[in-house]
Amino acid sequence: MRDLYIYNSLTRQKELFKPINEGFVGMYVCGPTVYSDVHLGNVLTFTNFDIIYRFLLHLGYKVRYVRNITDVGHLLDDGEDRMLRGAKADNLEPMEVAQKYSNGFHHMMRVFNNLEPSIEPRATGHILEQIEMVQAIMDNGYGYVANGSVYFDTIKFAKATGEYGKLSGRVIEELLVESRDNLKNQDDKRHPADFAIWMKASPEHIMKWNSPWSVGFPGWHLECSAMSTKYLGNHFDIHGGGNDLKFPHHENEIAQNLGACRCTPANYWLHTNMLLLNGKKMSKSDGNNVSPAELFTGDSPFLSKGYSAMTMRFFILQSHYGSTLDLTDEGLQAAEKGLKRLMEANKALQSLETKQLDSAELDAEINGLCEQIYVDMCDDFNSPKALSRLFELVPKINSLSNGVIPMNQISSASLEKLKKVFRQFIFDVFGLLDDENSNASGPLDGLMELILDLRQQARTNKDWPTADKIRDKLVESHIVVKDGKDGTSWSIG
RNA sequence: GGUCGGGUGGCCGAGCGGCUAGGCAGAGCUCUGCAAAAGCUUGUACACCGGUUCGAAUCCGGUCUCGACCUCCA
Repeated sequence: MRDLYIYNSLTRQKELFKPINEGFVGMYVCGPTVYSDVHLGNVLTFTNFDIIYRFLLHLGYKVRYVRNITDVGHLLDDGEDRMLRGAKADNLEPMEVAQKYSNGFHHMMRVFNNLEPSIEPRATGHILEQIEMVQAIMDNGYGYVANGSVYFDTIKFAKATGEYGKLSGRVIEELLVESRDNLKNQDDKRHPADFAIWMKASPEHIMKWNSPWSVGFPGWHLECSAMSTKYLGNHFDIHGGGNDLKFPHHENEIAQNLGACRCTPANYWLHTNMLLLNGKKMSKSDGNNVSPAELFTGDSPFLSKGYSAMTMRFFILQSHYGSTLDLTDEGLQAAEKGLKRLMEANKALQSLETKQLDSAELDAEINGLCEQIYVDMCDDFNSPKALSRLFELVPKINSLSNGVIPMNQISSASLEKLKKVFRQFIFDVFGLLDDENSNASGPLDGLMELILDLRQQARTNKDWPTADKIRDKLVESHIVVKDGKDGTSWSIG
């Protein structure tokens, strides 16, 4: 298998990826909290991990990809559970809220052509495991009970292990200093850096379970520790998530795992960066936001028109997962055209044939670029660079296709390899779909065939006024007519 | 305030010591009844000031500036 290098957030450097078990990868990615519709930021994160997952599969790894669904315990500022807030807003049971938005999330993942994870556990389905983990943390002396809730003793843990803050770069002394001002706001906690691993529920709280400490519910960070351990073991290969989860969520997750079993959960931590809009983080809470629905329809002050999910996916591919991505209308337009160009080139490529059996002039360059695509992807999943290689090949393909370069300048072996690399990277690794194919227009097709046939007759008779009238009227109806070498095609837009 | 990451051509976005990606837009050309579409070719760049080096967008120091996180967020 090829050498794969991954930027590890934990060590802040690129490292050679060495799986714990040869040929196998265990990967855990923090999934969404299903209390409202997914937004494009979520899409960015999960699409980035989808590409990572797909490439690992492509390299030949057997991957167990676990991505959770948070349906309890993720609290708002005022202490209200996100799920309950959602339930009140929609007048639904909490589990109806979870189901509704899980469905929406799954639908959107499919629209963006993200593969399903191997296991998608829910927090509410793993209450027992979470209670057991709280107990293990207590047994190791890193938890304390206060008023029915259980808190993780961050300070004690930090002092005993020296492990707290490594991922996020927090300094424990600063946490201590901070405490003096903030302590009065923290009811039961001994220290503001402590965090709840089990919360006692108030009487009106609906989502609650029995536990040794109280009728309550698990803390938000706990579910990921418990579920990753359950499905991947207490030590696995990759843990991923959005950058904004690095602290406190992932830091606390590590603390919990260490606190429960003295085991660092993952060898490699991957963090995707944020989606920006107007240079600022896209965020539902402050309105700096474009929803997937708005993206598709174009019904947003930030967009001039609608864009397909594949355009967005291509847009995502053009930047590295570790960099912020600034969503702009102009950027999306560029992506839309770029995607089309790539797809057209691939279509042309797949229909090329050559009888050249010996090696030929173009072979070295083409094989070199094909190889580079792998090198780029193995360098911390550098999809923009890999994509650029594909685009470097496009002029060659088009020139072969339209006869500017004769077909005997490429050997059949190289041509087959090129075809395969294009197919595999565009569809299998990058997960792009051809929008054109899914755009079948039903009854319009027959109608357009008739109209274009009439126009062709006029053109054959050199009746330009009639031919142009048809074309102009169609443009008014947002149908563009394109006269090509092999007949006339049309498209909506 | 603390921690971290950025500032690259008109826009987006890679590269991170020499070989100066790529997409879009622009320009030229080809095709075409005209147009559109498509294709081919192609220019402009590394926030600022010092330093290290034979050589820096890339390393070091400083300045300005933007953003993320610091218990709501993917």
